[in-house]
Amino acid sequence: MTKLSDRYSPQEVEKRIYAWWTENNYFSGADKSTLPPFSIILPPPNVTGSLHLGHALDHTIQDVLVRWKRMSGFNVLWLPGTDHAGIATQSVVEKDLKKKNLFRTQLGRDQFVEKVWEWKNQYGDHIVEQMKRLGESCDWNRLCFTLDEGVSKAVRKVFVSLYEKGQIYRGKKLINWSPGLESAISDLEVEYIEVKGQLYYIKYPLEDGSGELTVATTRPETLLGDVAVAVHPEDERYASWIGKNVHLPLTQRKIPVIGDESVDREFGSGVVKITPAHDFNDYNLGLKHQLPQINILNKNGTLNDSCGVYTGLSVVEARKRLVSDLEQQNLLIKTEPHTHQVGHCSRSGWVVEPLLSEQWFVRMKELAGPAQRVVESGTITFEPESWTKTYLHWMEIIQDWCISRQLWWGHRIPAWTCLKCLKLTIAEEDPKRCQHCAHEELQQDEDVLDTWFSSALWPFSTMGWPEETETQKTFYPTSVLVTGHDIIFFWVARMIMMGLEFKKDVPFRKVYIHGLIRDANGKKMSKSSGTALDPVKLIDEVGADALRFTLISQLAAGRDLKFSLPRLEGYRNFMNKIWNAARFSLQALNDFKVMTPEEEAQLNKNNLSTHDKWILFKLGVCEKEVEFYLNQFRFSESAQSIYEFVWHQFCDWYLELIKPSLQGPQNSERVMSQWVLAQVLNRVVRLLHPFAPFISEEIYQMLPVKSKACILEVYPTVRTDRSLLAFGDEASAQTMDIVVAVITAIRNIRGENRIKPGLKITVRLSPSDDKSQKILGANKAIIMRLAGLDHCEVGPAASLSKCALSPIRLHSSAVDVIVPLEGLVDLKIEVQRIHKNLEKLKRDFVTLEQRLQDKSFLKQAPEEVVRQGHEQLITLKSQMSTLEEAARRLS
RNA sequence: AGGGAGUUAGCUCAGUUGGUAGAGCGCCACCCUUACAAGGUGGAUGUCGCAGGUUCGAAUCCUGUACUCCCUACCA
Repeated sequence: MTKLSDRYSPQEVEKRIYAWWTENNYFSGADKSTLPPFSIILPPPNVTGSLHLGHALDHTIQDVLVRWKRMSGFNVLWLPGTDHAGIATQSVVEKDLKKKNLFRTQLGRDQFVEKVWEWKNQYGDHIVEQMKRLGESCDWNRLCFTLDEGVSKAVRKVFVSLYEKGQIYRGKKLINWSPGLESAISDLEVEYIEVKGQLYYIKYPLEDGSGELTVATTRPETLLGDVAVAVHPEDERYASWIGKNVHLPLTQRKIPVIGDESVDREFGSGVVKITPAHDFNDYNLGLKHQLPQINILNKNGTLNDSCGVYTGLSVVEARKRLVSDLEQQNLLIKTEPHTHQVGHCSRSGWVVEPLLSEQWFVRMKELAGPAQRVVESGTITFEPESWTKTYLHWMEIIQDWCISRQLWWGHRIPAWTCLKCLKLTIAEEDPKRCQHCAHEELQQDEDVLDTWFSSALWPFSTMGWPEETETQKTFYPTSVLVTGHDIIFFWVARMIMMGLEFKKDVPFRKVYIHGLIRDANGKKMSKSSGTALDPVKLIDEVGADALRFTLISQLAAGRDLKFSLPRLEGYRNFMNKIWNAARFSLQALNDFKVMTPEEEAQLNKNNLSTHDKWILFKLGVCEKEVEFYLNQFRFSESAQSIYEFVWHQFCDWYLELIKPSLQGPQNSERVMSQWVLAQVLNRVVRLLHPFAPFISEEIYQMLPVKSKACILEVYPTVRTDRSLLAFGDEASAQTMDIVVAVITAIRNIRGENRIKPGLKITVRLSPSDDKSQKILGANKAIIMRLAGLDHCEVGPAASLSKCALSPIRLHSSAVDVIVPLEGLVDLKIEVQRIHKNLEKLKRDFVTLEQRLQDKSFLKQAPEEVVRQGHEQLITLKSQMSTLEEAARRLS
């Protein structure tokens, strides 16, 4: 065997192992299989983006699930893909062109889109490569891209179908407009930011000269689009003016005063100007009162040519000019500081302008109904469950979805206008002639679809829909969707709607929502603030397994998590610990003779040592916990359970316990120890595999007994390991608990009394019953070795003077650990130590005694609790009196 | 404004049917004990945000309250 380094170096291992997995096609899901299916679709990341910690978390969760299910006998498909991310990608390419002083308008649509494809082809593999570094076991042969031919077909089919049903329509409505992108954006893409602004009080003189109304507004520049002034109909101050007209300042227009109950009498002056083309409330009010709509803005956010002298100014400049003009004409009464929420474009950062424009919309109400019901009925469940409420609330208040974007990169809307009859032709295939008049000059709609439109179809469009495919038969609906809570509405809800509409079935049965990653200060990690950690860099430093383990172990159900670098280091250390434990074990198994199944069947439990039976018992406990937690998506707890078992049972105790027999002569004890060690190490790497796939596979490959690959192995459970775990038993576990307690007690006395580790000492163990006597007798050698003793007597205590003492009471055994200190140390320290322990016991004793004297407790509490209390009290009393006695002898 | 979440050891956080408070990191002491100093052994550390209530018993259930955070919808 080659000598293994005492430090685990993940870089080399990960690269080699990953290549080996993919060469052997271990990640591929079978379209036809007798095994039960388990499928996940990967939320497609931005194709030209790079992996951030949020992805790393999201993907690790999925990989844990997928590897676990694959090992548990499922036919697993984890379907990967990337998203064209319309706005984001187009912006990146535009920025790049800008460096060369080029603008997309100069290139024209076709050339620009070609440039974006070039960009995609150049950088599109980047994120996929990064995902591989994390160890993701996606079926890469099925990698999809949202602009692939198949997916695009699905997009068109869905669009046409929804259009024909009247679910998609084109209309002129007020929408959120990003002047930065010069495109419409959906409600969800608007980010409200608190802004300190001004509230301007402006005079609107009455037409008949009988007075004036004072209008309060935060946006004086939209005055040019005012079509009315509204007051509350019951507002005594103004009610009589309803129906009259006012002069719109700085213009020649006269506009009516209307009454509407939505006006808040308390706010500002109680008079509000109505600008239907640039405010959502006013828009609705305008429709209600049948007011005209006056658009005053260009697409780039400047004032349009209806604005006279203000034409061409930006909103901000126009505001300044307008305010100063009002001031000059004595129409500005006052300004007040005013803080309010202003919508910003989440992509470009520009202030969003509500703008009247011709767009495509999806009617959501009808689609939302079924999507609501499948969640209410529990066909789809959220984990954690609390997101159900959020989801349902959103479905209640859902608005029509604006799906057209004035971009070039994306799925172009399959709508053609006939240049002759001006009617629309909507078709899956590019039409040759107008559906209505058969004219051949058609012009395709310039807009593309919102990226989320194609994402909404992802669960079935990636499986070959609209063709009927085996993939869909086997893997749709998918088993679980894993994603962050930030895209429940963008994505999860819309997939549910589309799945129900087009597949007549939910796209997934379970939605696992995890938290978002935050930096050390709890802030959202972002590139701009420089707080973003690059997961690939972390992988370079500590390995993918350590990163995965860190993410998983910090993951609490549905809560955001702060990423902690010290913790990452801790799990790096854990990987190293595993590495070294394996190194040691493999060396010890150097001459291990692999048993035939027949030989294994002959094995007798009686030939196993107590600690062998103990570790197998603990292994069983661990396997049980891991399965229990994984079934409930409690990832951190399953990872912690493995961590605890591997480090604190297997490494700390078991490996120490078996050293003598491993280093001893080749006898039956040694053979048995080797066998148990080989079995346990084998289970350890298999248990670890979903969480730490690389190191587990690497070690697995060196095991004396193995099949092809760890990734293909059976995940250990109490069922699959029934015959192995039958060798463990609880009695041995309890025995070992006592032995461990005795060793710890001696170490404690040594440590507290500063007895040099190298110094071998004598200990007397005084058991109070036959059972304890036997246990101590049988494990004397172990105790001596692990506690550093040169003499150990088991028997009744002779003299307690000048001795340290610790009474152990465990599993109905009682042992007094007595360490003669004569000549070794200052006895005062031991007296202090005993008093410290005594005080703690006394506190516990008093609390417990009080409780047990309480009549209502005795009456009401379950018998079991009362019984345990009494037992505990006796134990405490016995320990206390022993310690008191010891203290008396010492002082 | 409405909804949700959080408040536990110096730090980051566990604690799922209410029964004597846990982990990791950090800290202190001792140790290069031939798997591992990215290690070992031992130790210290908490009126579980505050105030009530239910209960024999509350970190855990209920009510109120303070602070923090998130989401949703608004104020012209």
